[in-house]
Amino acid sequence: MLDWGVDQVHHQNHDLYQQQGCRKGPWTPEEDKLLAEYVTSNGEGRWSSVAKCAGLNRSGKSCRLRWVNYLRPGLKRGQITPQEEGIILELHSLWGNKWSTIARYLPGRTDNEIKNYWRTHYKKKEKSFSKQEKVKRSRKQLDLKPQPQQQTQSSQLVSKDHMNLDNEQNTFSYQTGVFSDQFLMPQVVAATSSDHSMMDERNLWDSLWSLDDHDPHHFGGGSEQRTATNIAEKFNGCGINAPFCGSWDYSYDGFNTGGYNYN
DNA sequence: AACGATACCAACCGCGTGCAA
DNA sequence: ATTGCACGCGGTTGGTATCGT
Repeated sequence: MLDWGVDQVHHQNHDLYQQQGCRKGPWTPEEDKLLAEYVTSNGEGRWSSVAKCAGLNRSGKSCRLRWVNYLRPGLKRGQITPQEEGIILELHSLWGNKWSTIARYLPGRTDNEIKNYWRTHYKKKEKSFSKQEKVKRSRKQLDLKPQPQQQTQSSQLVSKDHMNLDNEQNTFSYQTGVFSDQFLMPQVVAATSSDHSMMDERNLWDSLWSLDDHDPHHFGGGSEQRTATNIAEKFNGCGINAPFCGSWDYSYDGFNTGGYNYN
């Protein structure tokens, strides 16, 4: 049997060892440059040696974090869009604080970013989210010009081409989907971004349901069972497309998160 | 203008897990 | 089977910017 006390002491000492003599605090542009150059040419992984080999007086942890959250190519900067917010809200309602899992559905966003966003905007308001707050934030963040809710051509194509799934082996028949395939199966985005026809739609749903250890047929914790259909319908109802086909659709009409009730 | 409150975000910390030796 | 190590995740902290009075 494991001696947990000893094990924890080991881990703590190891971390202390890793951090001894290492620089902490904000990264300088020079450090960023060193790290980015090294990782770009040598690849990710073996972070402790990355720190050493790149000539950085940082812990491996710190290097990894800096790369993942800031330097990694493809990261989006800037405000969370209403579409992204809708996705965050819905996925958080499903999975709770599984930030890394949620982040997989928001390409270019990091778990840290999503976590910060959630804590800033919703943690305190989980039980009392006022409409006033919504309006205030939406104006501030979006400088909105009211637009009719509509789908872009590309997202309409996604809607039509995907999710007309009538899988007799499963219990749902999905007709109103608005998700792109990448939304449902983020791990294949990179591999298939140029060829959606390669996707096996059944696998998409299988993939969605197999995320972590969530039971697709019983999410528990509430009277409403989460099913593929009602999740999708919620997204559809709030006009959220999952525009993960390489560009975002900014023609969303503001801060509507689908009529969710935060009261 | 000054000051406190709040929002935002980068970074750190502790811990769990996976894997190779 | 055990141990040591590396990595990744979620929680937390602290600095800075912005807002409100």
